[in-house]
Amino acid sequence: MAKQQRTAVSPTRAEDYPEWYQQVIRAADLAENSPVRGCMVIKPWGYTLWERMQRDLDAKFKATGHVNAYFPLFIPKSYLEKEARHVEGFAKECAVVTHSRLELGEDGKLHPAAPLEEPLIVRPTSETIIGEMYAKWVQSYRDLPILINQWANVVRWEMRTRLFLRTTEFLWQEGHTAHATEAEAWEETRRMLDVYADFAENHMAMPVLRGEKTADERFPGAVSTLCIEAMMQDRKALQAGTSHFLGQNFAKAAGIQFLSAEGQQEYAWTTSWGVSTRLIGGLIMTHGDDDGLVLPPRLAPLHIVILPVAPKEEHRASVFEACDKLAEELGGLAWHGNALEVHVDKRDLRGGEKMWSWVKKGVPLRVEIGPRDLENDAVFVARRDTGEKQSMPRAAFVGEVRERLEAVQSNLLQRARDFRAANSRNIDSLADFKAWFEGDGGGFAWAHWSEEAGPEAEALLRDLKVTVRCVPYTDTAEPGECIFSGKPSKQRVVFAKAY
RNA sequence: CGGGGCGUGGCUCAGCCUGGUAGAGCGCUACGUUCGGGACGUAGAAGUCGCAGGUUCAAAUCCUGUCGCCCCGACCA
Repeated sequence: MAKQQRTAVSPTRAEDYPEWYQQVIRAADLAENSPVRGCMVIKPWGYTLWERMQRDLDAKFKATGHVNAYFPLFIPKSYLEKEARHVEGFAKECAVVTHSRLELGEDGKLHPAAPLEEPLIVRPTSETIIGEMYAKWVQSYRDLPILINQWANVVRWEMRTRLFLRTTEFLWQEGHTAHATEAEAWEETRRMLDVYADFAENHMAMPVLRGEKTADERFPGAVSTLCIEAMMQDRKALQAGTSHFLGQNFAKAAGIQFLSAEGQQEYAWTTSWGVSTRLIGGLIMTHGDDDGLVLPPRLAPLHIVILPVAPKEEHRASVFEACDKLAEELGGLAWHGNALEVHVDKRDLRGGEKMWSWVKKGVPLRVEIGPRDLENDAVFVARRDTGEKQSMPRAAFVGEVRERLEAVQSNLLQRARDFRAANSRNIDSLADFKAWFEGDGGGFAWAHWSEEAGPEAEALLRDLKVTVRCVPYTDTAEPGECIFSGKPSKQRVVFAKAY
């Protein structure tokens, strides 16, 4: 077949972005839909990616003083009822366990039996049950702070689901902390937002805006929700992580009280923060291209794949040996505190098929070694992010492989930053705002806005499917007037269509 | 929950209008030729046509019911 411009993934991003997204997941073998509606099976390549994320995030949580624990999957219904806004926010999407047994009926089918006295909710999040436990654990200001994280699955019965971005069951971590003072809890809320932003940018190579959610977008029951927002390649925003300042709302609901140094009974101040497998969706849509997944080296399950090229049977032994030797040598190198992950693909497949399978999976560096390379003591190296290929002396490659991975990592971040910059702008009039977002248009619009923008503004935003993504942290805040209502605004907020 | 659509080998689908005993491509298995780039040939395995009723000599096809899934809307990490 003639060499042609053919993409590994079809349709391309430009042709049909949502379909492209699904096809990348399939091509890279990350996950697939399960027999259970809205739930996904995360396949080994996708799960290893999640494990890499867990590894790096967990280290950051530990470094900021947190420890891991585990709380139950089931939450008594009465717990959830204790915080009014929390109930309101989650009630519509809860899976409820009402029975504890199945009995074989005359019809040969199983029927639920033994109804529970109190129904159990499959956790959509764990504030309430963790709060109950904290109430028992805290008596004195000396018991604070409590800084606990848990890695868990949660269930939210969503109406429409998309692999990784929104599934009925998903994996995440949820940090839950309790503090003696408001200031300390606020500090924690901000610290963890920074941890997320650092992870997103430096590990995922996904640039994010840090900011605060408006009242509409706030976590149910929180006083304030901070978030990181990323821009996908279709210019839509993805909320990639949230950190909530819960004030004393949950402490009051659960009765987390302590005796202060001054001898006063006081309610604790709590926070919670989480990121989920949604990050994998963000990763796909930030870096993926028309040939599939593109992985930032710091999170790649494999850094380097080595493909033996043995056109004739008599080459096999020597080529394989050279590949194994290179893999062993590279595997002995450490990068960012972890050994390089290297794999020699000895599968009995045709060269092209084998190569493309790794391209689609997004492995950062591909090395090919054949008889000619052995003669010249050379290796043929290809970069996934740029498609750049070159033959180079083996020793030179080993010597600079880490710099090369670093280059891929920073190129991905820079590319994503440039994309976001090219699709962000200040908007100062309603007409410009409409023009910017109409049809498939959009990106990040930085505009002045007032909390009391009015019903007309709300209607327009609904029509355009645009929301305020966040009130961003910025060092160039300048006051202005709301483009909808003319009311005074302290700073620009970021509008976008969102996932 | 409203409005559309679809259930046929592992996957994507044709066949249905105009009933006559099941097809294609991809994938899979074997052998051969290939192989520094997503190959080709030959042979082969694989489907109670979502499920239940009905009409008929005969149903993937027509009728009724039912279950499930997908897309679009209201809700969301």
